[in-house]
Amino acid sequence: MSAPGQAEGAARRPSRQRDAVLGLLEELDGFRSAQDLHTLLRERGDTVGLATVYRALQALVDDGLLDVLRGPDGEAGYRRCSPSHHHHLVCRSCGLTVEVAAPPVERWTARVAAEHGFADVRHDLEVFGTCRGCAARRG
Amino acid sequence: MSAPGQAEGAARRPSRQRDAVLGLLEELDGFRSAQDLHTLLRERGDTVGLATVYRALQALVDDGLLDVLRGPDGEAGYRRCSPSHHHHLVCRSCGLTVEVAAPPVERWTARVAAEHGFADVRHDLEVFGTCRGCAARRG
DNA sequence: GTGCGCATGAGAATCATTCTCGCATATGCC
DNA sequence: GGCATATGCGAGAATGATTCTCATGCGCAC
Ligand SMILES: [Zn+2]
Ligand SMILES: [Zn+2]
Ligand SMILES: [Zn+2]
Ligand SMILES: [Zn+2]
Repeated sequence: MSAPGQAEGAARRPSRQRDAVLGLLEELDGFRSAQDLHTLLRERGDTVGLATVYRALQALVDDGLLDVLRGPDGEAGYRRCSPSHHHHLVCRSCGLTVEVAAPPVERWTARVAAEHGFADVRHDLEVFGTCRGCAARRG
Repeated sequence: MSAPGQAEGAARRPSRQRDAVLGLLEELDGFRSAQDLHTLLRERGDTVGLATVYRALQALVDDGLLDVLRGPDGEAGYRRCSPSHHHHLVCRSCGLTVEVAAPPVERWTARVAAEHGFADVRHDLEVFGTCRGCAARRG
C-alpha cells in the first residue's frame, strides 16, 4: 500500500499556503481552476508556488472539504462544498453554482446498479444550464 | 451560430481513417482513449496519424455517433453508443459498460432546474462500480 | 483530365498537471 | 532551548494528452 496524498494516521502539518487556498475558495462562488487560484493568490501579493496550490487542493479534496469538477477542456475546477453527498446546478455562463440533494437519483442509482449486478457503486451527476440572471441579461 | 467541427450544410467528405476509427470502436466494448485507438490501429498495420484519430473522434462525436467520458486523470474515453439519450453503468475494473435509461433522473433534473430558474439544461451522469464478473474474480 | 479545397500526417507547440530536489520549518525528544 | 527527523515549500524541469502548423495527398465537381 501507500497513499499518495496522506498516509493513514499521519497528521497533516499546518500550512499558511493551504489555509490561503481554502480561505480564497471560501469567498468565491463557482468552480475555480488551480491556475486561476494561483494567479489570484499571486495578485494578492501572496507568494505561493503553483505546485503547492495543486498539493493544497489535493489535500483539501482528500479531506472532503472541496468538490472537483472536470470541464470539457479537461481543466479541473475546485469549489468549497458541504461535506454531505450532493450534486450541483451550474450556470454555464456565469459559473453560479447551487448545491442540491437528489434523493430520486440516489434511489435510481442504487436500484439500477443492483439490477445489473454492480457493487461498490459511485456516481457523478452535474447539471448545467443558464441561470435566471444570465437569461435575463441576454434578453 | 457556428459549429466548430463542421459548418452547417457542408458535407463531410468520406474518409478511410474515420471509417477505421468507427469500425474499431464498433467491435470494442468499453471506453477507449484516443491514444489507445491510435496504437491499436497502428498494430493492425493501418497507417493513421494521431492527429487524424483526434480529428475523426471529434467529427464522430459531433455527428452523435460516440459518447465521451473523461476519467479522473483527464484522459478522454470514447465509445460507440446509441443515438438516443442514455447513461452508463461502467465497471471500474474491466471497463464493461452498460447503457441504461434513467427516466426518474430526467424528471428530477427538469424539475429541480425549473425550481431554481435554470434554462437550457443539460446533464452528465455516470455510474461506476464493480461488475459481477470482477467481483467474483476477486473473491 | 484539371483544379480546388478539405483531409492527412509528422512533428512542433500548448497547456494542465506532476515530479525533482535542495531548502525551510514544524514537531517530538532531550 | 537545541537537535534530529520528517514534512511542506518553491522553482523549474518533465510528462502526457491534445491541438496546431504546414506541406502534401486526394476526392469530387466541372
Ligand atoms: Zn449565470
Ligand atoms: Zn448522488
Ligand atoms: Zn468488471
Ligand atoms: Zn439523462
